[in-house]
Amino acid sequence: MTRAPKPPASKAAPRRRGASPEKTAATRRALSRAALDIFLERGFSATRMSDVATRAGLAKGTIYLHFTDKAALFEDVLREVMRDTLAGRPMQRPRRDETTRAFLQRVVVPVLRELQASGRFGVVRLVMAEGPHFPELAAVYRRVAIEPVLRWVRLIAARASARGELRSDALSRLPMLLVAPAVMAALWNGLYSATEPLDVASVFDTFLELLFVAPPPGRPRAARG
Amino acid sequence: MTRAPKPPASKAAPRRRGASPEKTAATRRALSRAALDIFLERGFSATRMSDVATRAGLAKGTIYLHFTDKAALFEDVLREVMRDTLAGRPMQRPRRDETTRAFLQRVVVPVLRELQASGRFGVVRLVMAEGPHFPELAAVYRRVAIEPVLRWVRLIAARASARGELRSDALSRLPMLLVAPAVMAALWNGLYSATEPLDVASVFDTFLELLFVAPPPGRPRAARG
Amino acid sequence: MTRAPKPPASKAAPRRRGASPEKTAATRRALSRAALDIFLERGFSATRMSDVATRAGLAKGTIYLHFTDKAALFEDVLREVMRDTLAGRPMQRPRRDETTRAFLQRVVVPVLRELQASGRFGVVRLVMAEGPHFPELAAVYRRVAIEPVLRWVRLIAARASARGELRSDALSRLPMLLVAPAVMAALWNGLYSATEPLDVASVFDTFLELLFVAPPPGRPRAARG
Amino acid sequence: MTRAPKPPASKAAPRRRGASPEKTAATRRALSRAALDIFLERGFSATRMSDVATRAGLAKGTIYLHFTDKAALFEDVLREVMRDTLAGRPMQRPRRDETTRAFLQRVVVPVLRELQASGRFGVVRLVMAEGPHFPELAAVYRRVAIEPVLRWVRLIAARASARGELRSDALSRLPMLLVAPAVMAALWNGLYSATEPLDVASVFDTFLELLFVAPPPGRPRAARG
DNA sequence: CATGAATGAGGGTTCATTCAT
DNA sequence: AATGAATGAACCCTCATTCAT
Repeated sequence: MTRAPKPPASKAAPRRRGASPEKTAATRRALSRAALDIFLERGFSATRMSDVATRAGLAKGTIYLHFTDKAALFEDVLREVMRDTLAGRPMQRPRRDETTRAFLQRVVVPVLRELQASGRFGVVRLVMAEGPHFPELAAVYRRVAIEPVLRWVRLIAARASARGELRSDALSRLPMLLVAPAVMAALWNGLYSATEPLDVASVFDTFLELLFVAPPPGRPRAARG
Repeated sequence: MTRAPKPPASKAAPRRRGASPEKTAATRRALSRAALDIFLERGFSATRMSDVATRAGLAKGTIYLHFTDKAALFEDVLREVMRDTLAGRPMQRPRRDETTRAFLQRVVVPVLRELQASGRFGVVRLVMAEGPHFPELAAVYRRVAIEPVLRWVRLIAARASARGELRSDALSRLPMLLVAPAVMAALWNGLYSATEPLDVASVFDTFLELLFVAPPPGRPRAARG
Repeated sequence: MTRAPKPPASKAAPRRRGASPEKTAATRRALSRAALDIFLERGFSATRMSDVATRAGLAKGTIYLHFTDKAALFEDVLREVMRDTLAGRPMQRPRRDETTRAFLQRVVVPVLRELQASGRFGVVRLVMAEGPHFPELAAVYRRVAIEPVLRWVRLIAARASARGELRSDALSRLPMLLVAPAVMAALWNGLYSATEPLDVASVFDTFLELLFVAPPPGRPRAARG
Repeated sequence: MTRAPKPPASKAAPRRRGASPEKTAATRRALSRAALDIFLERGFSATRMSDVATRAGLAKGTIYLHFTDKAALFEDVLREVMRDTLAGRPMQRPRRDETTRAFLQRVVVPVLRELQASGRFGVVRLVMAEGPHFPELAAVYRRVAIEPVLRWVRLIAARASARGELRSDALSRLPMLLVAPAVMAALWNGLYSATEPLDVASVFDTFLELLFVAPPPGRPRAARG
């Protein structure tokens, strides 16, 4: 036994020598951010690893200490951005006295606004564009992003149908119909934001106008007048 | 109609000698078809010029006799497939006694079915995915495919509103709302057709169910006044 | 049918357009030669593809039109040099009245001299050095180069034993013993030719001196009884 | 004997503080062993410094505290393994009454067996393979390993000639002839040990059978009957 | 001394494009 | 027009080496 018995350090951790884990994590995060930006700007294949590194203020080789290859970087980055985007976003329920339309306006519209402001909608485009070449990524996207939303829509749709706010139960059967306008607006912006940007939240709101029956009169809360 | 070979112009005697104009056009068409197939399968950058040539039964160099470079091939091919897809598709109007919903089912559903069966929806995905890198192509797409459709939808929407078939004039203001479900279904199929394909036409039809007010009972026509 | 019926060309071959097969073969040969030289000089991993191309007077990418990758180039080149080295080298038999030692001097020594003069012994070193990383190559080497030689040695050894020219049948059991001195001299030259080159043929000849019993004097054949 | 740590010399107080000289030496030895193993397995350029460190249970950077670079590590390691292999191996002389062949069997065969069992023959292959790129190493090898052996062989050969045990003085002139079969067998095993391993000692022994004349009758010791 | 994250030159390979035939 | 060998810029990835901790 060659190691002299060290007195127990103040911290519980074994106190490794060399760089700290925090620094490592920070580096990874910097790469992740840089990569996301450039992937969003140019797509997968037009993104050069060296540009990612440069934008992160690091050297090319450093990327490979944190991600096995370009595809892994891509998947990792998107997985994480999905997680971050969804994290801490409770799937809220309507209040008892609230119309479903009012509820959606209250809850969904701000989220859409925020997603658009932060550029996060680009992720949708990216997954759409590159998904076919990254089946695992597409599957993850579906599992962590799509399915939860669809489940939630189903609940809301069921309530709306029960309350007579929808004309049919179609939305319960195909919950993605509720999402379609927002998705489409996001994709539109991918192509035409320069000349004719769409406000995703407004598009969604307008869609609600088309969808929902005015609440039946005589109900105390949804009163029109 | 494929591009007619340019007139000889100033160059010395380029006609006569060698292949006939028909053969040239045939070669060009073969390349176009091959290219479209592979672009749809793999996207722009994963498509190799040599594969296009091989699938067309020609040599790599031949492509460059008909298209200046890969980007031009891509744009040309998509421009032509758009034209072909739209060509001879009259923008029909509803019959006087027909509900708008019935009209859309009669006219749009078969088109969607055909587009899906022929794989033409892939073009939508392709434009979505590569459009940002090909602004001209995106512009062409908008001009030849999107805008005409939106204009048409606006007309139909106006009629439907006037007939009280829609609850709001939202569709007149944002005609893309009508298209959103079909587009979304097409994109969904780009990612998940292997495990859970969607029938685009059905999605559209279901959407109509949600959208349209049943025509006022007991009145033969929808006309209110 | 679009092709006009060509009159049968003078040559039997279909007369492809583009570069001739002879030119292609010549290119391949140039690459092969350049590659062999550099592999011999520096070994496998220190050889850069760009250097091979440059030495052949070609561009880097050209190599990949003829060989799938660096390992394939290596194996291909060595396979071919083996074939060329062995091609048209008849496995001769001793004349009836010739001592085995005289036979070997007559037949083997010139071959060794030629192999040394042409630098072909480098191949032995190369196979020795890189063989462990190229099992297939090692196997080919054994099959095309080693085994035939050993079979031949066995024949010669049997004759020599029968004639009483060898003191034992050891050489029949381990024919590689006859080859060992030449191989060793070749390898020596790989390391020390600069300061103390060995003449492979002389080493072999000296070895024969040690090995062979002088034929019994006065007897025309070696047969003792 | 590993290299003793250099005396502090001019640098400021490098001793005291941190590990003891013994520990340093132990670290160096661990690296040396790990490096030898991997160099033998994969050759010089396929050996990664990180693998050496890992196998030694140390970090990559640590290697550079003990060896200036990869080439130095390689040379150092081989120099030491040569020294260790040869250390304490007395160059024995035959007993007065012993035939040279018997002597060689008694003395050399066990050494060969041991070298083979320990895998030390790999060093021969390694020097053969990489020697051309490491001239100094090749020179060291020649000085510490080859020349002493050759000098010793010369002595033995002279005695054998004098005693009439050899047919010629060829072995005195080219002492490497005695070593050739063993070397060749070792190299053979580098390529074909998986499918047809050779027992180096047996090959050597068989070679002796071919080489040595039965001692002339009438001599007291080597007597046959 | 030891660590391991960071560096960045280097090299293998791909593939759009050219051009002699 | 058609061919396909040749080109060479581009780019991903490796790994010996450095250095702050």
